[in-house]
Formats: sequence, C-alpha cells, structure tokens
Amino acid sequence: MKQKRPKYMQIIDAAVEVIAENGYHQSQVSKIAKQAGVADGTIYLYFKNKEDILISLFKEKMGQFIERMEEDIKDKETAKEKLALVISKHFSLLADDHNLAIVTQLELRQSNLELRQKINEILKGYLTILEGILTEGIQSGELKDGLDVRLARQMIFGTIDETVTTWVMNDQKYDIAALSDSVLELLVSGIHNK
Amino acid sequence: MKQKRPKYMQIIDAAVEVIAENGYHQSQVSKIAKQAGVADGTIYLYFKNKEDILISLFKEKMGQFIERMEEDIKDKETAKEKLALVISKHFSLLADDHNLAIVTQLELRQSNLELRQKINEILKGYLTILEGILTEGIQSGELKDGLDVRLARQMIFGTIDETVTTWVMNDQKYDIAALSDSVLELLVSGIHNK
Amino acid sequence: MKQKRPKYMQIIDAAVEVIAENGYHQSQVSKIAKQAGVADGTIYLYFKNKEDILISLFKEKMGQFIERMEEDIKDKETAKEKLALVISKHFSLLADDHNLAIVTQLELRQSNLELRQKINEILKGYLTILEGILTEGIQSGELKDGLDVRLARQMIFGTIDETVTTWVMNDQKYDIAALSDSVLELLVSGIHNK
Amino acid sequence: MKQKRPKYMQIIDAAVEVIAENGYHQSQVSKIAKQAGVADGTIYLYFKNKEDILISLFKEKMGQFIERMEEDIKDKETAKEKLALVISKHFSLLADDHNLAIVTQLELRQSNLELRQKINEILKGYLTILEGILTEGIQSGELKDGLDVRLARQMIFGTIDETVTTWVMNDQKYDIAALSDSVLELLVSGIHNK
DNA sequence: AATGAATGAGTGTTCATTCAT
DNA sequence: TATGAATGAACACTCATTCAT
Repeated sequence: MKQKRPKYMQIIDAAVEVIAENGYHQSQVSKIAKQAGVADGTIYLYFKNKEDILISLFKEKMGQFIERMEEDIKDKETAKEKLALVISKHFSLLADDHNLAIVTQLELRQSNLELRQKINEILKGYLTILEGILTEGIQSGELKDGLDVRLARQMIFGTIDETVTTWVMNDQKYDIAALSDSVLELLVSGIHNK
Repeated sequence: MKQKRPKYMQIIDAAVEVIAENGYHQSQVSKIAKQAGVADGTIYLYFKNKEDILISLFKEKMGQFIERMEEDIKDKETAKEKLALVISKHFSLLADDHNLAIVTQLELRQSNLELRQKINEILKGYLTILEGILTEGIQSGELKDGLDVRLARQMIFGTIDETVTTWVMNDQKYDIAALSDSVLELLVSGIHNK
Repeated sequence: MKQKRPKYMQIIDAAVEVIAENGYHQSQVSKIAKQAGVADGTIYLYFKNKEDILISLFKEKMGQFIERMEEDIKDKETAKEKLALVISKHFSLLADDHNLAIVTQLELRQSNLELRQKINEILKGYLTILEGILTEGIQSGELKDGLDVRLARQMIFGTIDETVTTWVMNDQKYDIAALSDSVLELLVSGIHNK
Repeated sequence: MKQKRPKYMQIIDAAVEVIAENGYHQSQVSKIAKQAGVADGTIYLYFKNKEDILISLFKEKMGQFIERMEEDIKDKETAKEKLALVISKHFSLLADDHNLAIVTQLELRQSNLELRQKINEILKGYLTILEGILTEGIQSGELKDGLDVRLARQMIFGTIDETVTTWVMNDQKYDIAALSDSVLELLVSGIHNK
C-alpha cells in the first residue's frame, strides 16, 4: 500500500535528514519539501500538517521497530535473553541510522507537549513489551519475586534512553552497540558486588 | 550579592510559576514580568535575555540542590547509603515543589538544543557526585570490580529521571518519595532473582 | 449548444448550491466539482477559470430572467403596470429559489471588484428595461415631466435590491412577494400624504 | 482620549488611503503599516486584528457621522426637511472624501459576511434615524397614513446607497451633492405625475 | 533603577490551475 | 472528453528586545 505512495516515505526521509542537519526549529516545511524534491503543497496531500509529519516519522520508524521486536523476542527463552535482544536491537537501530538517532533523541524532544504526548502513545507499545518480559520473568521465578514491574520498566527504559542520549550528545563517537552486554548486566545484577 | 537584588529571585520565581501554569511556549517575557510585578524592560536589567532567565532558574534551583547534596553525602559511609540519600533528596526536592517538577521535567525540555546543553553543564555537577560515589564504592570493594562507571552513572541518572518524569506525566498522583527504597534496591541489586 | 453540454448547467447548479451552503470564500473549485459529480479538471473544460463560473452563473440565471422580462412587459399598457410586473417578477424569482437569493444578494457581492463590474454589465440589460419604462411613461404623460430618468432608475433598482437584501439577511422569514404592491405604491407616489 | 492615541487615527487614515488605492484584497497589513509610518507590529497595539482595523474604520467615519446627524435633524421641523438634511449630509460626506467613498461603497463590501454583518450593526443607528423621521411624519400627518415604515426606510436607504454607488463606479465624475433635491423629491412624491 | 511603547523578522497552509495519462 | 495528483505563490500575526523618558 505504501509502496504505492512513494512520496509518503520520501517526505518522511527528507524530514529526518533536514531535522538532523538543521535542528528542529530550523526545519521549515519548505525546506523539507525541497529536500524531498516535491512542492510545498504536495506535503499536504500526504500529511495533515507539519506536526503530522513528525508523528508519522516517529510512527514509521519506531512503530515498525516495536512490531518487529515483538516477533523477535518470542524466540527467546529467558527474560534475560529477551532483554538482551531488546537492548541490542535498540542500540543497533540507532547506531545504524545516525540521523534518526539525532532526531529521536535530541530534536523531537523540543516539540511541544502535545506532540510529545502523541509520541509517548507510540512508545507505549515498547513499554508494554518490557512489562511483558518482566511479568513473565517473575512468574517463571527468574526475576525477583515482588519486583515492582513499573519501576523496573522505568529503570530499563530510562537507562537505555539515557545511554543513547549521552552517546548522541557525544557525537556518537564510540560504538554504542558494544555496550549492550554491560548495560544488560547492570540492569540484571545491579551495581553491588556479589 | 544576590540578596541585594530581591527582584532577581522574584523574576525567577515568577518564571517557574508562569511556565508551570502556561507551558514553555506560552510563557512570554511579558507574562513573566507581569507575574513578577515588574515592567518588561526591567527583566533585562537582571537577565541578558530570555534564555538567561531559564538557565538562571535551573542554576538557582538545581545548583544549590547539588551543592547541599555534596555536603550531605559526606556524612554517609557506604556507597549504598550515599546513593539512598541522593535518590530520596532528588525525589523529595521535586515532590515538595510541584511547579518546579513540571518545569524541569517537562517544560524546560522543549527549549532549543543550545539551552539544553547549558542545562547539561549545570547537571554535570550532579553526575560528578554520582561518579564519585561509584568510584569510591568500587575502591572499597562495595561495588563490583570492573564496573563501567559512566554506564552505571547513566543507569542511575536515567532511572531517577525516568521515574520522576513518569510521575509528573501522571499528574504527580502518587507519592514518589515512597519509591526511594525500591528504586535504590533495583539499582543496587538489579532485577534478577538471587 | 449548451443543451449538448449538460455538464455546463450541472456545474453552475452545483456552484449555486455550494456557495449558498458554504459561503463565497468557502466554495473552492474542488467542492463545486465534487457537488457536480465531476473531476476538478473537468471544470476547466467548460469554464475559463473560477471567476468564469460565477459570471456564467449570474448570466444564466439573471440573463434569461431579464430576457423573459422584456417579453412580458410588452403586454402591459401603463408604466405603472409594467413596473408592477418587474417588481413582482423580481421578488418571486428570488422567493422561489432561496439558494439563488443568498448567492446573488450576499455571497456574490464578496467577489472582487473586477467580477462585480462584469456582473454590472449583465445587470445593464435590467437597468435598460427600467429606463425604457420610465422614458415611455414620461412621453405618455403618465410620469412626471422632467423626471431624471437615471435617478429614478437608481431609486427603483436601489429600493428593490435593498428590500430583497434585507429579506435575505432576515433569513427570508417573511413573504417578500406579498410586498410587491406596497413597494410599487411607494415608488410611484412617494411617502408624502396626498 | 483619542487625541492621546494619535497612531490610532493615523492607522485608520492610512487604511482608507491604502484600500482606496490598492483595493480591498491588495491591502496587506504591512502596506497599511508602511503608509501609516509605523511598524507592522504597532498595528496590533491598537487593533485586535486586520478585521478590527476595518470595523474601527467604519465605526470612526460613519459612527460619528450618524451621531452628528442625530443632533442636526433636531433643528428641523418637518419630515421632509429632516430627510433633505440626511440626504445632503450623506452625499456631501462622501463627496468630500473621495477615498472614503471608494472604501465604503466598493471595497468594504468585498469583505466576508461576518465583517459585513458587523458593519450592518453600525449602520443600524442610521436606519433608526430614518425610521424615527418616518414615524414622526406619519403621526404629524405629513406622511401617508398606513405607510410601511420598514419598506419606506428600505426605499430611502436603498435609493441613497444606489445613487452613491453608481456615482463612485462612474469615477465620481459628476457633482452628487447637486442631486440631493431631486432625490428628495423622488422619495417624497414618487415618479407619478400629479 | 524602572518603565512600556515601539519594533520587525519569520512561516505554516490554502487552493486555483495545469497536464500527463 | 475526463481525470486528479501536483504545483507554488502569498500573508497575518507574535514576541524578544530596545531605548527615550
């Protein structure tokens, strides 16, 4: 279906590039249109307004990531294995697309509250996956009995997000994918000795 | 020096209130001036520009928090005790000032990248404290040998920040201070059983 | 010729309906096309541009009205009888087509000056009829000798037009056709007693 | 009071000039500001929005005209004398200000329905004066018993308005003030002989 | 120190019209 | 004839900052 609307993805890809290059507040619709190789008005044949470009951008890039994630973790046995997969996939998704990393970690966060709440709606799918892993892990006895699932989910997501943001703010200088194992170990065992 | 300029804090407090009430993008300089009971032009006798109000706001509110924190943890022995103090102080600081919580967790993040980088500069003091606790803990043998201090710091800060943001986005409905112990335990021991 | 092009009238009728319903400035070409059941581009096979639709609309609806009027008044003897016919026909034309009344009295007047001048061209036929009635009436001695024909024509047309516009602006609540006799009497004898 | 705000009238006068010269749809706010010798933003210190300029324009120019009219006709005895005053004042107001005539008779009518309804509100004062004259005239026996006041008012206003509009559309070539007596006579005695 | 009137740069969106099919 | 996707020009309004008083 969307292959039939090549301009839809064309515009979204242009938006990622323009925002990564110029920053959120310097990414006018006309600039995105130019980068996409279409007229300004054409944007509005595919998107309701500028905000809709940004939401759609996030939905397309993260939405399908989350869907695929759901499939992939089914093949894994333990909570730890599943979590390892989530972390490494998350890291490599953004490591493989530097522009997308800049846009999602830095630029899109400058949007107004309303837009960010819509982005959070999309992220809920991700959080649900994390909570699912945790709940199963508790039932199987792998994870601590009495674990506060919401708090644990906040720790996992907060840690991943902070790690990625720090990496992006450091101009993506080091190999974030290589940190997956260490991050997993921290989340699973904490910082205490023994 | 600043005690001699009561309007300085008067304007900062007005800014917190106005931003918490109206949101970042609806907090015009004229609105802040009105709330502070001064003329628009007076703002510019105390602040270089609008951005300077926001940076000063963060510096005043968080800066003194960080300074006091540095003192307080000196009295604690173990890394865990120190971390416990950081978490509970952080939580209670924001639990005690709902407006400040809204401003720092939601509104100020809509600012442009440049401003956020300056905010990060101020936060560095906080991160340094965390890294100090971790380094000491490793040396004393309390914390894992070979712990990646930067990663661990990112986990701690990311977890605290995500926990607070979720709490603010849920309209601060529950008692976040009560979560301190659970969060500490998660960070120290992880999610795994045993 | 135009009977061979049913879409011509189809588009004009659609325009009347769309404009009456949505107002002049909310009557986009695409909306008219949709109402007419044709594609946007098809409009331009029958009309030079949007303005041409509106002029043609006026020409079709008022033009044939004026033509028929010319025929009808031939059967009448006196200037007063002729004028009576003009007034009652004018009122009933618009009373019978509420949408047309809205379009000609309110919406079309929002058009630019150029279009309105073209509409005035079409109206000239109407004004000519009025002046003819007046000139004949003067010659026959029925009307005042020395009557300023242009002024009298302006009074007659201005009165009719204002009466209709007021009626439309009052949502066509009352029976305008019933006012014909009173309006005629006013124009013929004025407001003075005796 | 308004002398203290010289820019208010300065902007209104600029608007009349710009609209008369460039036409309604080519009168951008920036053009009006330039003509008034102020910055674009200054406009919005005195007017809520562009529409507000136009309404205020009409209110200032016609509103005070109507107020003064109310005073002036008190000195006249008969309905005919009062009507004579209204007509000649109306004509001379617009004959004395060619730009104002263009703006009120041609350009302002291209505005949207909403604005025109607000203009009509202002005009109501004028119509009330006319109806007052008519009602008094009937009571005194000067005017026809059983005269339909609303219809008669519509005739008077419609005639005046049509006369002025025709004059403006003919580039104000002739002396409209000279027509006052003839128009009065027509309205008072009608077109019929005897 | 304090005021507040004035400034002027900057942009998302609509819609009449075209033209390849 | 008929289609409808694509075009691109055009503009009101906000608000951080200044400066004469």
